[in-house]
Amino acid sequence: MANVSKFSPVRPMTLSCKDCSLAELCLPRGLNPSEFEQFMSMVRQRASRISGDILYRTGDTFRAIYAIKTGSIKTLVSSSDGEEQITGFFMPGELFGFDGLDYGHSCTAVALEPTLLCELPVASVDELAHQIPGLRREIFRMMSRKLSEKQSMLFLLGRRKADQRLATFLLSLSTRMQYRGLSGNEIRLSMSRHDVANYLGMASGTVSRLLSRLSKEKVISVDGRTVVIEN
Amino acid sequence: MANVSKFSPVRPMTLSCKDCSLAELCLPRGLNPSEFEQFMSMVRQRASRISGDILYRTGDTFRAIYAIKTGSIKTLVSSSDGEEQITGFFMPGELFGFDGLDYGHSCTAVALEPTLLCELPVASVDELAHQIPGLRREIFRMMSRKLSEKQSMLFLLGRRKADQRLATFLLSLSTRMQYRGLSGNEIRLSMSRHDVANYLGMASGTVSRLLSRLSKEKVISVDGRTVVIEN
DNA sequence: GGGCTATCTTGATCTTGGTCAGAAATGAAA
DNA sequence: TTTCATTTCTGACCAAGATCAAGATAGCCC
Repeated sequence: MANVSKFSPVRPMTLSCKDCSLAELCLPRGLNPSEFEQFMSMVRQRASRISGDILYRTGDTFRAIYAIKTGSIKTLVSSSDGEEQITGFFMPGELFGFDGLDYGHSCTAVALEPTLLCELPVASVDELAHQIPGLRREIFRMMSRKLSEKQSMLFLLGRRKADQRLATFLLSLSTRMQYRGLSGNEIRLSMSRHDVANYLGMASGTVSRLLSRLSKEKVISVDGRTVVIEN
Repeated sequence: MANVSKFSPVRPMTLSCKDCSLAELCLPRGLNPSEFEQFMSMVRQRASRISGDILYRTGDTFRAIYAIKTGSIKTLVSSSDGEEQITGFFMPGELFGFDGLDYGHSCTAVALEPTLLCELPVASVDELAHQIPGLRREIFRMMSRKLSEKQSMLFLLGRRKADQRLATFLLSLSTRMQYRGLSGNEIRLSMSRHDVANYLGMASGTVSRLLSRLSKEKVISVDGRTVVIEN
């Protein structure tokens, strides 16, 4: 199975929210300069070396909220009988870990490739939420958005057929790429067909078949893990 | 279709968190007496008259967080093509509405029966979250828990067969009844078979069939909307 | 480059559960 | 009580997609 946390702390020196191209998508957006400074001083970095690294597991105590700088992450919940359900994929500029604030994490976070993360430690979350009203509201908003996203996902799994699920998934990835300034036409999947299928509640064979079909219909073109949206 | 909000404000006089048997499950748990007093002064009540009343709709601006005092509520997301997915059922002592803190509500809340609600208005959420650190943490925890619950639901829809979904659903209702001090063996469903099916991502015929089957197998006994868990 | 492993594709078959329709039961209204 | 409408149950049929297995492909290490 996967490796026990190979994530290693990185010297804070390497970090500056100021220079981060993703800062506008991240928690500190909307803070005034002094608040931004205060926020920045609390953030630390971690890096995974390889794909498969585990950042935290179900049941681990909550240590931090994470933002992805480079790379990508999946989160999954598992049952006692060994079944797993992927509950999210996270790309650069996206935040995760909010499920841990109650009684520890309710899912496991795994790197899909070498990944660089920023983390806001738990003590700072509470302290900054108190000291910086704008940040507190931003955290509330972010958690609220996560809830809304999960609800959309419930809709997708509950009411949509396999082909609609896959199409929605690809469009979602495209939208998220555009959101951080990329074209969104060419998607590099960092996860396996198996992971895509699991996330969408189907079998990996079905994903392959559907990709082939969409490819034949000239809606997309597929080359390995690169998908180009043609239509 | 459903009625435009028939929810009507109720005189604050009728309300006292102090006397509420559900206070220990609710947001103010863990507050000291003066904080509790402050919290209580912010809470208002609303009442629905009949089943089908709409409390808020997708897109409505966020006005409050709600707690159920008596009755029950369902929340649902809908798509442009008219499909609906129920994303939650809420029973007395349970909180909902957290999806609205970002850019308005992302789902619609509908009463399943005449229902009495307590509401914490949006301004108070922000003010109290600032003034009462214990309440701020409780809100964070509550939203985190909601996220975890949605993840469990994704697991259920993505990885489980229809019979396991229904069994899990019934057990969940039972657990939640026990949580507020009831026996949990006899469940009164406040929602239709159609709603149960929709929530669990299946057809209502399947719910009927499965209930009949479980009934034949003496696992449960069913009488209309009353389900008794035998085993 | 060559070999090894993991991932991906595709086909054949089978199962789950959806769809549709009609009957039964329930509950509300007159 | 009678009527009417809604909900629920059940059966027959069918389709989407799971499962299983065999090849094909690609990535990785030496």
